[in-house]
Amino acid sequence: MAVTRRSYSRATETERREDLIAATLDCIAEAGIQGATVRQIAARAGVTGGLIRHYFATKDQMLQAAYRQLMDGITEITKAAAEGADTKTRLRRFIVANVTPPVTDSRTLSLWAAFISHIPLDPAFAAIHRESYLSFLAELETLLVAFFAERGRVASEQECRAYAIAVNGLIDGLWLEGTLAPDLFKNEELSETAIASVEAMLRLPPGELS
Amino acid sequence: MAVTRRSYSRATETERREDLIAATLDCIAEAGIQGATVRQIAARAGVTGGLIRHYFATKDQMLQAAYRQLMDGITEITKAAAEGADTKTRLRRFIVANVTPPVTDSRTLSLWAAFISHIPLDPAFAAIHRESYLSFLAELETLLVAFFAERGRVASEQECRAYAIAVNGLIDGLWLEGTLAPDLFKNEELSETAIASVEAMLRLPPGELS
DNA sequence: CATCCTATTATTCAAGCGTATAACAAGCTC
DNA sequence: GAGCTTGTTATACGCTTGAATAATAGGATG
Repeated sequence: MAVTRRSYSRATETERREDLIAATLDCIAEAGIQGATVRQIAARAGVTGGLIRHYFATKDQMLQAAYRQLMDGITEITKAAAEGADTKTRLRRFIVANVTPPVTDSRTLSLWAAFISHIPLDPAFAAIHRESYLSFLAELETLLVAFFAERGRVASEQECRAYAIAVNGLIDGLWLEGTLAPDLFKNEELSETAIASVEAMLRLPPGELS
Repeated sequence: MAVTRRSYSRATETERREDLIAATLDCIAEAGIQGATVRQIAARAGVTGGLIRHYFATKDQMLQAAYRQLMDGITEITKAAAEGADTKTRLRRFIVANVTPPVTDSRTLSLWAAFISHIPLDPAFAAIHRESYLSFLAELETLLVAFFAERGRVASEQECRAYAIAVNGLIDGLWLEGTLAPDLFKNEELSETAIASVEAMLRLPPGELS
């Protein structure tokens, strides 16, 4: 007897890859890295398990692609927030964007942490981290340099780098705090703390960034 | 024929639990949460798989116990670093301890991140996080209050809390940066950045904490 | 030294894992 | 509209997983 098969429609390579990556992120966010099995991911993407190997040589490669896309998305959001306007506003918006939804989001955190925990175990993940970290740091440093320049404040390259590292640390740390325990912070508390702290770190007079 | 069994020696409940928890942490650190299987953990602890269920009702409960122990260990190290001495020294040592080995350690990071990624998925992990976070924050706030008091500087409770949150964020963020990419930072760079940043955040004159 | 309790081993179970491969059908090409 | 390419389904394989259960032996108790 003729076996009936599921009907399906073909997709372009890019579409399918994006669907699979999105499904991967969904699965990790909902059930952790353990719950992100080939079968679950395929089901979520509306395809059968075998298809995954047609697009990714191995499951690990798909995870890496998902990690890359996650970080690219975050970078894009925060970069977009800092566009246009004067340097002061751009710097402020960049900082605020990093401690405000959708960046402070338990889904994002869960994904981020799942990937971070693989960094010490797998050089491929370490490379992705490094790239996105350096890109983030460079963006921040550019903002700081422009800000100082506009004010006519002299700051050596080392100073700017040190500031960027410190401010980046603060942003990451507050992002963590706010995302892990959102109920502990009032509405604007995290943003205000972030702005006030950066003002102080840069030795600016209070209120200079608002 | 008589089946020969492996010889073994009984251990006290506390010993065995500690061994199992230590083995759990080892496995997670070396192979990720995915590699921390009941069998691997048992092998690492030198027992057979079945024994785990004698001490922990479920694998998840063992993971939670391991998470608790990890955080307790970190808290203990940083608290110990801040003992004795005057308030300024204690504050400085506390900060430095958090961005210096053994706290900045890829093993610790891998473990921490693996557990963090479970927080949004499992309330039990969220509770453990909350407890250790609040304990850390309280310790830091105590140090700050004592420091301000000694200087005769007035600071409201809200101010102190805000400072503690910000400084905690900075510490966590720098810890992350330094641990994820240790090769990017010179020997004392992270400690110095941390101290200088906290000085600035608290609006102290440069060098006040060194 | 016999007894008893229980920590520990050994074995089994059903389920799920990542991967490999063969059969099928969608939809472009000519 | 016939033919061909290949994206997709379907199925199978060997292995591992967390958990449950039964059998054994360590070692304290009397």
